[in-house]
Formats: sequence, C-alpha cells, structure tokens
Amino acid sequence: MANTKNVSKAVVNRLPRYYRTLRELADQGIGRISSKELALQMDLTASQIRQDLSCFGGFGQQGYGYSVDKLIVELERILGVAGSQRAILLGVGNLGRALLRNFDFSYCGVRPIAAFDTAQTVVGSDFRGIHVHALQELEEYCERERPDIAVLCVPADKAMDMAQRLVKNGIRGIWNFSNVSMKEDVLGVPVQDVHFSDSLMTLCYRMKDTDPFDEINEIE
Amino acid sequence: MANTKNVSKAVVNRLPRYYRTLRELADQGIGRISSKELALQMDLTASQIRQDLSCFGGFGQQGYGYSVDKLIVELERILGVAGSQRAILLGVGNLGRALLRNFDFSYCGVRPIAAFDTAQTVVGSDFRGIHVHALQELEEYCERERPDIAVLCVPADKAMDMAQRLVKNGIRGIWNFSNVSMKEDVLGVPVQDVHFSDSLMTLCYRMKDTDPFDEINEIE
DNA sequence: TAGATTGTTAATCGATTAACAATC
DNA sequence: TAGATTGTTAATCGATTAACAATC
Repeated sequence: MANTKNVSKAVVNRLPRYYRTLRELADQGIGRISSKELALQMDLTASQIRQDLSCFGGFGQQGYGYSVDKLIVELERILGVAGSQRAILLGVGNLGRALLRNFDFSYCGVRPIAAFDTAQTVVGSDFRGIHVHALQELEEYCERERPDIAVLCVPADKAMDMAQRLVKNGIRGIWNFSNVSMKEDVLGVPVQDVHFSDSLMTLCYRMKDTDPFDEINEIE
Repeated sequence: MANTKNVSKAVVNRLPRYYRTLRELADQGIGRISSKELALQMDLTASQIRQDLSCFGGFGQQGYGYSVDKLIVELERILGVAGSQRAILLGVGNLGRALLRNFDFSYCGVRPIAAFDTAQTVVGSDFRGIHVHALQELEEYCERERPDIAVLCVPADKAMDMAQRLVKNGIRGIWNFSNVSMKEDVLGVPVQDVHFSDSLMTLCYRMKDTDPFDEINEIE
C-alpha cells in the first residue's frame, strides 16, 4: 500500500514513457502484457520494468503479466495526471496558438481554462474554446478561478518577471517554453523547461556517426 | 587529441545543457570560469564537470579554469552543431509555423532551407524567408539541394510514411514533433522525438509534493 | 497440474564523488 | 613564488541485471 518507496530520478524519468507505451497498447486493443514483451517493445530489460513498477506496488500477477488498463490507471495516479489540473497559458504568439489549437492537454489530465496576452490583435479571440484575456485581468482571474499550472510562452525577456507574478497569484507549477532557465529555489514551485534546442543538438550529435564527412571518429 | 573516448549516455545528455549555460555566461560577458563556479551555477559537482569534459580532451588550465569561449567552440565541435546542417520542415500547421517564425535554428548550427505542405492555403507563402513548397516537389528538391535534417510536423497518421519517404530521399536525421514513436532501427537514421506530453507529465508528478490535497505522500 | 511470470534479493556493472599530484 | 585549479586515479555510491522462490 506504499505510495512511494525510494523512487530514483532514473525511474521517474521513465514513467511518462511507460504511460505513453501503455496507452498505445490499449489503443491497439491489447489488454495484457508481460514484462518480457513490454521490454522488447521499449528496448529495456524485463527485470528493469518489474523493478521500476515495484517501486509503487505489485501491479502484476504471476503467470499472467500486467493488465494494460490497470497499469494505465496506476500510472495516472503515480504521475498525478488524473486530477484534472487547470492550466492558463501566457503569451498567445505562434507557439502559444499551436499549443492551444493542437496540443492534447487532456492526455496529461490537464485542462486549459484561459489564455492571456497583451496584444490587442489576439485579446478577445478564442482558440478551441479557450478565451484570450487581457494580461491586466490576470490577478482578478487567478483569484476567482485558482488555476494550478501556467504554460509560459512569453518572450525570453519577460519570462522571469511573469513567472514571479504567476507564483504570487497562486500558480503551483510552470511549464516553461520561454528559452530561459529559471532557478526553482527562487520561485518556489516546480518549473519544467522545454528546450527545443537541447533536443535538436542531441540529434546533431547522434548524426555525427552517419556523417559522410566525418572521418575522424576514431578511438584515442 | 582524442575525438571520443568512452562517452557514456549520461555525459552526452548533459552536453546541451553545458553548451546552453556557457552561451549564457558568454552573453553576460564572462570570459572564464572554474569547474567549481560552473558546478554551483548548474547544480552539479565540480568533479563531475571535470570528469565529463575530460572525455573529450583537456580544455582547462590549472590554476585558471576554463575559457568560456574556447569551451563553447569545443562543445560545438563535440556536439556537431558547427557544421551548418541544412534542414527542411514538413507540415506547415501551427506548430510548423511557430518553429519557422520563432525558433532559432542557427543557435544549433542548423539552417532551415525549405518547408513543404499539401494545403493550397500555405503552399507558395514564405515564413522568415523560408518558402513553402508543394509536397509533390519533395523528391526533386531533395535531389537538388541534399538537405540533412527533416523537421517532422505532420499529423500522427502521416508521420511514419513521411519518415520513410524522407529517408529514401537522403535525409540523415529526423527531428520528430509528430506524437508517434518511430523505430530507429527500421528507419536507419537517428530520430529525436519531442514529446511535449512527457514534459507536462513530469511537471504534474513534481507538483504532487506541493499539492494541498495530497495527504498520502508517506513512506511505507 | 504444469508453464509462465511476478516481486524481490543478491550480484554486477556503471556513474559519481573524493582525493591528489601536476602545473599554470 | 604561493595559491588555485586542472586532469586523473581510486573509492564510493547507485542503478541495472540476473536469479529464483512464490504463486497464479
């Protein structure tokens, strides 16, 4: 019945991927899976999967494996994505719009409830039913609606001030798309950075192996 | 003079963050830094930083530390982001547009040279100087221009086919924004997935600690 | 029942940290 | 020169893998 044992960071990092894979399996109509099969699918070892899951409880059954649906529900509980957190989005530029229009927040158990911007051209418009408010209404809105998460899509130079303003207004977590690193210990709430550039750089690094011009890939 | 020694995955994962931090330091006009100071800034240990960097060579100087500029250049070489790779973007929806308009490709040494879509409404338009071609021109274009990287922003159901088509046309790496996991060993080129949802879920997980409604966060 | 597969304990492997001689 | 800081070797710590009794 333990909620958390001693969950290492490495395990936590794998949880979203477990969740994603299991959702895909469920979509394919697969109702149960063994650690061995799942390992094959995810390029892990069966041992590791059993070890990881056992941090949170015994969800499997000997001789049978794991129920996909049950595991999904458990992972939603573990990840805390089942609680229908309420999110507001700051900065309705191209990226903000792309998120409002295309991103499936509900997949993560998050519900976007409002957006904010300063530009007259977007204030008052709606994206997929989400209304864009003038930024000056932020304080009043937060007091009334008590959102949990802020999706930060403002320009880099405005990001830090905005983050502090949000925390002051009761925001409990920041999903940060502005390309600025924020010190969590200063803000006092979790900040999850999305660094597109890290991802692209990792791709470039991994492409070096296949680079026809890179002949100096020798050891020593 | 070693190009690569035995670089573990953990080290590689930290490289983009080293690069980002050093660029920030350079922007602040800081010309040199010791492993101790850098460790403080990045929440690592000085030992780890020296260990990590020494995988690629001895870039520091006893009694002095590291030259920020020199380290940036070295990291660009190590990461392979200095080669000005050429990228094409597939799928000019909101996300594709957001990337074309806002993302600083040059930060990663990548140069976007063209975009492709099927919709008559966007074909022929330009975003920051990048022209949107009709998708049917892809083959001809690739043969002529030989792009290295594909930025995949097409809908999930088109992603896998498109990826295979791109590889057939000589693409050597895929930056994948479509929410579909691709088997690299099938494609034969590196694929770097951008999973927004993983990031948002991790935020939700980390917010659990501060959740006022979550009283059962006990050990055992 | 027999076969399969779990959860967990022990063994191995790898990554991080500490320490220190070399030297700028 | 003396103080500072590197690169590297050895020690510690943690994470992954292997093995197996328990049991569905």
